[in-house]
Amino acid sequence: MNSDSTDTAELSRPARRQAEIAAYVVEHGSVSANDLVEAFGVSVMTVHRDLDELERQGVVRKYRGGVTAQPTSVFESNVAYRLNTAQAEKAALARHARAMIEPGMSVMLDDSTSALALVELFEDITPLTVATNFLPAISRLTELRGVTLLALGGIYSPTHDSFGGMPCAEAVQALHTDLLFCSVSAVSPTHAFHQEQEIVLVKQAMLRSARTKVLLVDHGKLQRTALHRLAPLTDFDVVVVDERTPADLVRSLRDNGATVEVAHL
Amino acid sequence: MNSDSTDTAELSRPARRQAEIAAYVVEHGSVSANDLVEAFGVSVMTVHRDLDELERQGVVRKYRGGVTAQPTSVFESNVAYRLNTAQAEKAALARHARAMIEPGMSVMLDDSTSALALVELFEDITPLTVATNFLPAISRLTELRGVTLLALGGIYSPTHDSFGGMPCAEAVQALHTDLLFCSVSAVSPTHAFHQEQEIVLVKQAMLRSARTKVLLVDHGKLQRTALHRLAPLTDFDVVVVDERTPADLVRSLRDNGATVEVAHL
DNA sequence: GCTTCTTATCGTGATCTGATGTTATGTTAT
DNA sequence: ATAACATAACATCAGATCACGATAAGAAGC
Repeated sequence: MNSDSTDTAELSRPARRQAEIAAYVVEHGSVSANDLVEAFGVSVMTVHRDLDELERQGVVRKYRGGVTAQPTSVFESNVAYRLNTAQAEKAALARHARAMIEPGMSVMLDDSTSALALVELFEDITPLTVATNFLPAISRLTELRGVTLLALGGIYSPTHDSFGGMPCAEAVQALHTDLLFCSVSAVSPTHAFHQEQEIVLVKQAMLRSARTKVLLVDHGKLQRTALHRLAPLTDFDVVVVDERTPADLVRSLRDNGATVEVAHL
Repeated sequence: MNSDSTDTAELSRPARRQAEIAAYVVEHGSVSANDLVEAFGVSVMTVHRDLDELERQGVVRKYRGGVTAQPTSVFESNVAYRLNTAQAEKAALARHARAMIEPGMSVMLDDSTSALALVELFEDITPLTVATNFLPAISRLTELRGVTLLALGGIYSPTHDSFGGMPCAEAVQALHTDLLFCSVSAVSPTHAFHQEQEIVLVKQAMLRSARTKVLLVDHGKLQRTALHRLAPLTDFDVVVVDERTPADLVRSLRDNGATVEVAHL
């Protein structure tokens, strides 16, 4: 019996611990290596290795004697953190999304963990053309026969494990796909939001380069906002939410004109 | 003591066997699964798995009862095959190339195994900006701190394990790097050649997008030609050959105006 | 210079994945 | 229909890698 309540599964032990350390650092603002040794019961060496990795991802900054947290936006867009969150919901969203895809279509995916869940379902919808800037998705897709993979290049971001920046936006612009599945970090009743300017740029380009646009939203994202407004929800042809979304929130989205579908676990 | 004469090392067992099977098929034109079972002493299942993989890479075509070879050009550009070839030479070329790189530079790499060897030497030339369309190189570079990775996207080719096509050429066009390291499949005294149109396109774009162009050539490539002419050797600022290149060939290259440097094992 | 913190290197144990065969279940030809 | 072939679905084994800590060597600050 695994008694974990919400998250922590699926991730390797060190990755999980790193995510926890990251949370700890974000909460405390600034801590020493020894604090972490005590808090997590591992050796100094291991703490340092974890911190190195987190620094590589841009989540913390090291200095002699400890580390400080970077802006929480970075923490929240951290891949490891996101992979930890709402997996069941994402799987449900992916299953729902899968039904929209017909063999022969071209599909664009953004660098979201929801999109990654979707990739696992592609094996038997072939042939399929898939464009994405998300490295884990790319790696996985290279192994699938029947899938034409179009990698969207750009500047690599260790935080997101994806490619972005202007080169990526340009690559997106040169395409046009039948479908787009994407996700964001926050959704108000009227708009989709994201913390990072750079990411917003790419996602907006994607919105311009697809015929049917689908937004995948697990209920944790709702009623939050983030710095940058990405697009009104009415720009999406469909907004898919998971079953655990409160009914009044779904109502509220619909009242504002969005086409909402509920994915069942 | 490893008594292998020329190749077969560095590759995982199945990958090596697959390369050997590919060679066997190319030689015989068309063979049955059972033939291969006897020839290689593995089970039918394993043979089929190998053949599936080779088919995915485009090297053979399966039909009920056996497989046929695809054009040898595909075989020759197969990644596994190339990885099998002239490793020591490539390492030497890479070491020589490394000396041309200064911290802070931007470097472009094509999808060649020589370039891959070079990546391994990047760790301590940081900071560095590296652009490449070769997936193994990309994967490796994501792990390096101090390296800004610019992935060149495009259509994935299982045969080369890289991205290509027009999207890739466009991505290349939008850049300009200090250095370019690339390789080709054949080099005459005056020109560089490659079998595949698509690859040629990308490589030519790369040539236009770099200030200093370096061609890495192991001696196996010399005095061969391939279908498509890529560029005159004089387009390269430097042509690096390995130590085992016959002196008269080096002479011949120089007589034709190329700047040749010899990399020492 | 001394202390404290950090990194490098190596050994080891645990864990994972990969590779393979076997058996069983399709599929396709004749 | 039945034989030959192909695939799917486990089970197993080996090898490799990973994670981690201990120790030692190396910076950075006081």
